[in-house]
Amino acid sequence: MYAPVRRGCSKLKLPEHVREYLDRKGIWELFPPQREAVEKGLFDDENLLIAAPTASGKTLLAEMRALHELIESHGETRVVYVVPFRALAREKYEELTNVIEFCREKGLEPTIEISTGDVRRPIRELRPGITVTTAEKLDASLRSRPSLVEEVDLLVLDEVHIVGDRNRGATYEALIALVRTFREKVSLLALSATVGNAEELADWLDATPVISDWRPVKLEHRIVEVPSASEKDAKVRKLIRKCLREGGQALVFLYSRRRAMTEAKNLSRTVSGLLSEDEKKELRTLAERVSELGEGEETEILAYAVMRGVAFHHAGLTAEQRALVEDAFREGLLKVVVSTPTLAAGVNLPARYVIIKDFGMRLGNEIKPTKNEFKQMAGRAGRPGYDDMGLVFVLTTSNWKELAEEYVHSEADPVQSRIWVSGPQLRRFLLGLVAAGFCRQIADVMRVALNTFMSSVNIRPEDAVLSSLKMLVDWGFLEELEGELTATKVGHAVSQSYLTPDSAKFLLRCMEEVGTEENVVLPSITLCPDFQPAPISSKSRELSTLDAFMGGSPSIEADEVLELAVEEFGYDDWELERRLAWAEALSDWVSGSPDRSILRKYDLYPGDLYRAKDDAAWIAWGMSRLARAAGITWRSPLLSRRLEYGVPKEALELTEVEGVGRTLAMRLYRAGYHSVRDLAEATVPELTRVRGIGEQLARKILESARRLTGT
DNA sequence: TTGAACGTGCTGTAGACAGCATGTC
DNA sequence: CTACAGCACGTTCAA
Repeated sequence: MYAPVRRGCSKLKLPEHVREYLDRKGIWELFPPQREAVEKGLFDDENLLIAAPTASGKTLLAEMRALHELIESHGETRVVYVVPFRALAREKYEELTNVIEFCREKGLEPTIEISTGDVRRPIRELRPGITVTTAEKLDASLRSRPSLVEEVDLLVLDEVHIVGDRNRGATYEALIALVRTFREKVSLLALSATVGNAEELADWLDATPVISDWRPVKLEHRIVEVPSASEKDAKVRKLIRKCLREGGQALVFLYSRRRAMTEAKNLSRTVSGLLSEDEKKELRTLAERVSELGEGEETEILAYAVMRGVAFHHAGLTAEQRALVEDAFREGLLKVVVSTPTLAAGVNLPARYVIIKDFGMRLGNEIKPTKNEFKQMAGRAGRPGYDDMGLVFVLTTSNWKELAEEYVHSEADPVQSRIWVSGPQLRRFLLGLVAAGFCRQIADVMRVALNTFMSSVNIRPEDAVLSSLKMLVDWGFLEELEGELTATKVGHAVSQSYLTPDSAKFLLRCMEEVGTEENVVLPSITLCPDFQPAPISSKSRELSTLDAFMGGSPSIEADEVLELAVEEFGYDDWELERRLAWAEALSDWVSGSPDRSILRKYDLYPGDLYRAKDDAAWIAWGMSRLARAAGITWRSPLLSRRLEYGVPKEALELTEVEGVGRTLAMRLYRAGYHSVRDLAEATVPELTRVRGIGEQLARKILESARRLTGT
């Protein structure tokens, strides 16, 4: 074990209020990386980059820095805390609330806000205090309110290594470049996992690097070689038994949702025998709650496993189910969670044992896990304060053993800039710069480009900028006159919708050449690249969706959309089929089919359905806005809201009533209540005749309906 | 006749950010 | 466009 730093706080020069804050939290000593950060100027307005493992106390550094700046500025500083995931935003919001409360006790009046995509309004202003947000939300907000950038005093960049993420990195990097170009006075606190090129990152950010691989709990890796993959099961069972006898919990990582589920089911037999009666009792109530949160076979299996102290975790679960599993594991109630990489990054969830079962899988062109994913999974081992050691078991067959050794012993991979190769995201960024008024000349755009992280670039940024701008001009989103750039009316709409120009161009073509009726719009949405289709199957029907569409039975229009999509994006048959199946599923969704039947018909996980309809609602809204800007008549009124609520036009109004979701709205409509007024005029006994409405709910509905109608 | 044990060939393979309460022929 | 695990199905052989 590492020796704790004795009375670290008193030896270091800490500002008085910071010391008081730490005392209040019961923190008497700082971890080594934290000490180093203080020594390197955490409280001297320095830009800092801290690259250190999870749980090494990076959030506390952000808390201290924010607190210090807030106190020094008499509560006037505006801190923006950027995170890569919504769940993380909530977590950080909770933690940072302590800072704000502390300031308020000192008579200052800073506030704390959280703003992510699930919060409806854009960020309109940065009030003194802390705003927790995602990179995308801040980026999107800057489009409607560019002056926001001048309001940022301290920018905290949590998990900056996400800059190297293939899908999301470009936005993060672009945002950083944007803020630093137009707000020179901003101070930076960047927090990163351990990466191969922390100095280089720090250099980019003009920050002093604090690099450490110190962990509060020591890690030990064990590579377990098995003769064949089929023997992994027995090995996992053995490890789990050992872990539980030692009083620990285990995380098992693998690379398939279905196998996460079956593995959890299989392990539950092993685990249930090792539970106490009290635990079993608590788990039974937990399992009941699981069943309430979802439907279908998966939910049943989850409930079965949970009852025995095991759960699985992947993106097909609803957000509530996931949160439930995470909380129960954190409380120690669940002993084992079998997970896909959902759990590798993001929310804080350590375990004594981490078992990496799928080592050396192939997904696309990549070997999984990648080195950085591996480090993240492994890094979950060891609960600070509970375990004195975190154990990582890598199960591998002999052909992957060498690679496993390499992963364990080598450093993390370097973060590579993705911005110049991420076509659609780069175009969205550049369009935003011009449309929001940040840049008028090509030279201005280049100035921002120079502030990006150029490491490991093998194409010239200038070329990428020029060719992207040219595309935006060709597509009619920008106009260029002697180096002077302006956004067209449609260009502004694209920028504010936050769609990628690539998707917007396609959607405009669909609307112009085919139409804007619902049967055109839904496939247009699911065929555009901004819609990322989760796995879906259309096996249950006689004809495959593609044949159905190609055969022209549903509509000629959809067929035309399909051809446009192939022309624009070159989808293969398989991709087309998947996307068209989604169009059909969403069509069922907006006509009010029960969740259960949609999930069964398309063999979907609930989480995937809800994510898809949210994505579609976003795109539909953007599309209607594009239509308006382009002077196209929009013939699918309210589609976006219908996608959000999953109801037909007639029942939409009913969902405004508190306590009425899509299911009840449909039932009420069928029972003859067609408007909020109808509900307001009903009586409790009448309402309770509708299935699913008890006396209590009936009263709530009546009250809400009367409030809405003002009666 | 049943069913365990093994062999063969086909199929599937993770994740999750963004718009805003509006129009219009 | 890669290669692995899982699974369904088929075959063999023992009881």
